[in-house]
Amino acid sequence: MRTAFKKLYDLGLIYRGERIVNWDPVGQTTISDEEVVYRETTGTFYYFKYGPFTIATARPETKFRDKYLVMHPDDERYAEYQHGDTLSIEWIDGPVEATILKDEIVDPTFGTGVMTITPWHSQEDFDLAEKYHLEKEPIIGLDGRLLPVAGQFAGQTIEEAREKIVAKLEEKGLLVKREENYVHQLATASAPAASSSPRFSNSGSSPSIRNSNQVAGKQRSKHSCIRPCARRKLPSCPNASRKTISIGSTICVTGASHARSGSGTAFRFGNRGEEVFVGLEAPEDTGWEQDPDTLDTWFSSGLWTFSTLGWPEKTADLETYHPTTLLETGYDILFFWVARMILFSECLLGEVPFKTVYLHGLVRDDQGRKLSKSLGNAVDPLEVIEVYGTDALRLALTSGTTPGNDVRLSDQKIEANRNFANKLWNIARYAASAKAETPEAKSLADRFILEALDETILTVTQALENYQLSIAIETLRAFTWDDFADWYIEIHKLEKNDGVLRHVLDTLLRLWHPFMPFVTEALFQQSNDEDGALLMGSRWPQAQKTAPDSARADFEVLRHLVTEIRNLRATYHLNPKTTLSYTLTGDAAPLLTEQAALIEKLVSAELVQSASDAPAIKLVHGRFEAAVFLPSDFDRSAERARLEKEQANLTRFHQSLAARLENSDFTKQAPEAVVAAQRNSLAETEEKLEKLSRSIHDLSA
RNA sequence: GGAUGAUUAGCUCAGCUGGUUAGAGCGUUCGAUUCACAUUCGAAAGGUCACUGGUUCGAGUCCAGUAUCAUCCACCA
Repeated sequence: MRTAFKKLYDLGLIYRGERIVNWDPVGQTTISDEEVVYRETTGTFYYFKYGPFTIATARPETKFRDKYLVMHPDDERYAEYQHGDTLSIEWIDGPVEATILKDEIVDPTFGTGVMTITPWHSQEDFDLAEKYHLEKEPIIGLDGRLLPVAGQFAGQTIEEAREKIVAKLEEKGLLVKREENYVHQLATASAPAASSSPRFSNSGSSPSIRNSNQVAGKQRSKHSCIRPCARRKLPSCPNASRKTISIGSTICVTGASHARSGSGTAFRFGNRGEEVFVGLEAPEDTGWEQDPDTLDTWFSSGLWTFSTLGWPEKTADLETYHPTTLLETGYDILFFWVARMILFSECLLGEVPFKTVYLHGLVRDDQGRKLSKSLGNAVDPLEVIEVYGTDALRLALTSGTTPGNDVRLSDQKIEANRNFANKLWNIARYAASAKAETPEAKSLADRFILEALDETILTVTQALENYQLSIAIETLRAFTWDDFADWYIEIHKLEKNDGVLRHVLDTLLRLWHPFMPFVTEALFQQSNDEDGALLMGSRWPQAQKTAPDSARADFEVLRHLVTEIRNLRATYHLNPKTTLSYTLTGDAAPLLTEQAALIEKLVSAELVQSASDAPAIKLVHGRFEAAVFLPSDFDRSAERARLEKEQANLTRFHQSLAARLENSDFTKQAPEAVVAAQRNSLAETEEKLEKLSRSIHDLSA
């Protein structure tokens, strides 16, 4: 930090000068601009007679020495007064000599269009005073009390003095009116360290950083130092855009940081009378006094990317890890932290510290409130972990999120993710009894799960490369729970293929590892105990993709039949133990016949060759038609309603497809693949509709 | 005052360069039961994608405007 400070000082980027700073009279310290928050406050707005003018103010106690009147040059009401005119005015302690200034900074529509200025206690007034070389005089002391200039009010606090001063002006007939309920923004310190009393602007001598054109210019020349990894724009932030980062004019770098960055000895900035010394070590001769100011906490934070790697030493770590690829942080400190890291790194090392910034949202509570100490809604990660586990918390924070959007964290959400971690654990427990074999697809289910696994690998890999965590997790979750656990493992109980089972699980552990490092590592250790290798260091899976998909489509047919039969059972409250029978026709009949034994075990439904006399329900699919025989007392009208609902759905779909395909603009301009797919879809839909209407007809017969 | 984001199922949120009937989790309803897992299994219901225009053969997706909410920045005597 000392090195950085000295270098910036030598470059003329850090200097000491008089500026308006935020002064905390209780903490006896300046507050960095970044640590000031504005709270909406309701107060009184006073109008006073000031010579021929009326002026308005919320802070009458600062007005003792006001002797400059400012108005807009084009304000017709005051056209008779010229810039530089002087006039004698009766004021708080007798007559003052006032000077007229004309400046465009004044908003003619606010108040009376005339204001007096108090250079020492207002940024805008300070700027005006600098512009016209006016005298600047403090009215309020560093202890928050009025100075001797306030005459009879000297030594009083702002709160004590305000109404007394107003009363005195009223006695003198100078109070025009008061407006209650004047809403304005009061500057207060965000750090709770000192006190919650209001701060006020006070001019003082304080080291500041000048954000020179040199730094900003360099930044622009390199551009693209931040690549947002979402399609969104960067959140608002002054001077921050996709291409350039700079910090507004000048920032005050000292502040109330005793509690944060330790001590006043962080940098060497000494004074001996008018002399100034800046160095890495204290000067050897005597008479120097160390500057008591401390640096704002963001100063050291800005050095973080390289100071943590050993800079200013030329360490191996610095060589290897700087600049890095990705910085991940919350959008709320983009301006405070990220911008400073870039500027400091550019200036001191000549390089941008990272290529991409992943900006995550803020964690909020289940009511959408920001976590805060005063609300008491802060979440202690250790407590959550104690109850639900580390991976559950991690998944809850990463799933269903998108860069830059806030995350509501609720017990329900963490619990859902804990349940998933538990599911994965149980899957592995089931697989633990499987023998280690070379994975080789034997059945339809084997081919299906391997093809689906390949697809999952591709999707997850691509999603991660694009920072789409939500898509990666959702894809993995669906494959793991729906395809693997609920279908493949259930089938594995009937047709064992240990090699495939273990291969899929092993691949899944690798894919899940970034999101659930602890559970996956533990499971990996259990199944690979021989060489002690870590999952963390193992290879990311590659898709095999040897043959074009076919098993997935076939398996979907099987899955559809099974689901439909289960659906029938649920609809008609059929005893799950009763074995149903069904017949099959259609393209996929041979395929399904081959799988009949499996289907029978999955849904207790037996394939028969010829129709029985029992009432049948037709299950209609694009590739098959099944007749399922039910007990004679099933509810025909319910079935009819079910079929008619599906018919209505399909008809609507059919109409939209047909309309689209009849539109010659569509068939001419849309890509061929899209048109072909929709033609195909239309044909399938027509076939289904035909089967459906036959079923409905049969049911009525 | 300036800027940005959000608005999709009861709730919390995904939805990439526009392309078939809109997705998940939780919750709800109906059913199952101890099999790796009740921290479970099967099934179902539930949405005019805030509103109004525009671009396009085609819009949740792109553009403009409006409304509401949130956040950041700047702050007025």
